Parts: sequence; structure tokens; C-alpha cells
Amino acid sequence: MALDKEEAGERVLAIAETLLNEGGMDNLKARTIAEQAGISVGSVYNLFSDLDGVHRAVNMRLLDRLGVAGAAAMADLGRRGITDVRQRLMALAGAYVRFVEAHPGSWPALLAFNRRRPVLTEPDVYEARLDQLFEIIASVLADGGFDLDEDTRRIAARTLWSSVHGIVTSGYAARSVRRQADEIDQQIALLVCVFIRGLERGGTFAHAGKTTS
Amino acid sequence: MALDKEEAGERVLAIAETLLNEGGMDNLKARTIAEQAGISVGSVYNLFSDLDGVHRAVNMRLLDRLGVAGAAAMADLGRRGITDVRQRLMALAGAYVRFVEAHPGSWPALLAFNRRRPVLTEPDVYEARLDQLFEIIASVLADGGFDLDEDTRRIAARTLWSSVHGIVTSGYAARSVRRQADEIDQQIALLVCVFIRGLERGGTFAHAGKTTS
DNA sequence: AGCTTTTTTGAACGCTGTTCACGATGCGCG
DNA sequence: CGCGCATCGTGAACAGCGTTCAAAAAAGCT
Repeated sequence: MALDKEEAGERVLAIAETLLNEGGMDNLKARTIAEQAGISVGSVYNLFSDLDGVHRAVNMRLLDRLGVAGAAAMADLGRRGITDVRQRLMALAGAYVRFVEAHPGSWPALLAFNRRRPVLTEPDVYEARLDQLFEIIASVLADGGFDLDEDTRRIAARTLWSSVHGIVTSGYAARSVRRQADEIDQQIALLVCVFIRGLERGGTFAHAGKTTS
Repeated sequence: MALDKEEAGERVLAIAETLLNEGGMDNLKARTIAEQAGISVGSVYNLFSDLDGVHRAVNMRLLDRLGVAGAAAMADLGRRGITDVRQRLMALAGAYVRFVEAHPGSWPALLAFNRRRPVLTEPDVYEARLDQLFEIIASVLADGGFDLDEDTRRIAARTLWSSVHGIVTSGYAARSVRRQADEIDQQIALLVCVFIRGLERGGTFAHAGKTTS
């Protein structure tokens, strides 16, 4: 046999990611993968349960890479002795923006994929990879000098992540292409500034109830 | 003929929305629509260019309804004499959350649909409907007593919208179902609180450059 | 009524994901 | 070496999808 089984799987994943990145979810076809990988259609189903399994595996790799990108950005700032909270948060957001730009097709495909599955699959391993990102943000907030209890800090970290995520995805759904980048950068800058200032003021944020006051 | 052409279109759209809402994008099938509408497959293509056209039309209706939901929430607060910025923003966010909950399948389908199309279609009419929402938020901000120039206010409105959007979509991608609602409410409450406090502090937000300071 | 125009139809085409009987291929053992 | 066995790769076959288009039906017109 020419290819180790695991090596064949890697090949399929690499091809699948390229296909997703170039043409979105619609471009992930079993026959195309088989042809480009030099194997038969059936072998693809031997390596993975189905195409969704392939897509899931690609998504895992993407999330892992996003995690290391975030960690690398923090490590870089640490190496340069930068501890300013705003700069650190901006660096994290910048890492995310750059990651999305570097994966123009496969990242939207990941988002669309999650949307298609109701809640059937156990997202344990999925959420675990996201928690890793939340941890990074939470640790930056912990070093920021705001006196937040652990629970608030956790929620703040997730809020910050979700907001940046929303800005980026909304931004790339918009019309033009060059104006997008400016818009996104401005919105992220404003979000981070406002967020830090808002947290610095201290006080409670437990207005959990709806507008029934 | 039993059905006016326009009436038939409405019927198709209603059926399509139900299908999308119940089973997501994969559930929007030409043959199912035709069968449920009591027409033939070909007639569907007579009324709409293709299935994407049907989906687009459904999305337009959804965006319109979201717009009126937001406007209605503001009108309701106005009627009750409530002018507090926090309460108004929370009401807007709440309207959005309720809207998403009321459209568990068709709203994710709208998001996934936008993601699939690069930028080919002229999103004029699409963006116009979103601008209507931004206008509502911007007007609330304008009444809030922050001294923001018009441009900053516009960006802040979009940032707020994108952030809420990100919180909601990230929240529903998470695992459990009952914890989701609490998480989302808490994140939105924190976002709105922090945002208002951050804006109240005044000052400039023009840190447009990346972290190259 | 006949003729023309418009609309509706559903069989047909090409493509999709997925399966599975079959043949090839590697392997241990007498 | 030969032979049974198990493992794996294969691609034709199946069901279903979006989309088309010649033909039929309906509607309009004089």
C-alpha cells in the first residue's frame, strides 16, 4: 500500500480544507476529494463516517490553529514586555481578524456547519476548544486591575469574544470589500476602549432580569 | 385559475419559511414546496428564479419583521414614558433575542445563506433593511446624553448591534438549552451596562491603528 | 368558433451523498 | 511454497436533489 491510513486521512483533511476555503460548504464533494487524493469514493467513507465527519475534523483543526494563534499573540506581547490591557485585547482581536481573513471560506463554513446541526452532536470537544480561547481572554482581564469576581470575569470574557465575533462576521457580510476592513477595525477599537472604560468604573453588572424593573 | 399569481407567491413563501424554520436550509426542497402548495415543481421556478430566490425572499420578510419588532419595542417604551438609555437598549436587545427564539430555524438559515454567497448579489436592498435597525440604535444613542459626533455614534450603533448579534449566535451554538437563555441575558446585560458606562466617560475612541503604537 | 399567447406541467438530465457486493491485497501458518 | 482468512479499496448502483423545457392546458382575443 502506498499510503498509511493516518497519512491518507491527513491528505483528505488537507484537500477538504482547501476545497472549503475556496468554495465554501457547497464545494466539499466526496468525488472531488477522492479524485484529488487519488483514492476511490468508498475509501473516503472508510476513513470518515460521512462528509459531515470530514467537515467536523477540518473544523477541529481550524479551532486548534485559532487557539495557537491567540496564544502566540499573547506570547509575543509578553516577550516584548507589553502588559497594557487594551493592547493585549486588541492583539487578541487582531489575531482573530487575521485568522478569519486567512480562512475566507473554511471559517464561514465552520460557522454555517454549526448552525446546521441542532444540538444533536455532543459538542464537548468542540466547546473545549473554545473554552481555551475564553481562558486566554479571562486571564488578560484578570491582569487588568479591574476588581471582578471570577464569575463576572468569565462572563465578561465570553461577552468580549462573542462581540468581536459578531463584529467580524457582520462586517464580512457587508457589501464592499475594502471598506470592510476599516469598519471592522474601527468597531473593534471602539468596543475594546469602551469595554475597558466600562469595566474600570467598577460596580455591579447583575441586571440579569429583563426590562421588568 | 384558483390562485392569483401574487397569492401563489405568498403561499410559496409561507410554506418555505415554515420548512426553513422546522428543518433549516437543508429542508427547503423544491418538490416539497410544490407538493404543499398544490402546484408543480415547474411552477415554483415560474414564480421564483430558483430556490435561492425563494430563500432570499423569505429573508427579506424576516428582516422586515425584525425591523418592525424593534420599532415596536421602542414605541412601547415611548408610550410608557421610559427614556432611560439602558432600558431602551435592553429592550432592543430583548426584541432581537425574542425574534431569534421565535425563528429557530429560519433565522440561522438567513445567516448561513448570507455566508454562502460571496458578494455577488447586490446587497442594496439587504443592507437597507439592516440600516433601518442601525438607525433605531443610533437614535437611542443620540438621546442618551453622550456627546458623540455623528460618525462615532454611527460606528457605536453598528458595534452594539454586531456585539448583540454575536452574543446571541454564539450563545445558541453552545450546548445546553436552558442555560443558554441565562448566559445570553447575562452577557447582553453586561454588554449594555459596560457600553453605556464606557461611553459616558467621554473622550476619543479613534485608536483606529492596529497595535503598532 | 378558431387562432394566438401565456401559463402550468412533470418527465428527463446531470449532479449529489451514501452503500455494499466484489475483487484485490496482505498475512499467518502448516 | 500454497492456502485459507481477514482486511481493505473499489466503483457501479441507488435514492434524492435542483433545474430545464417540450408539450399540454388554460386564458385571452377577434
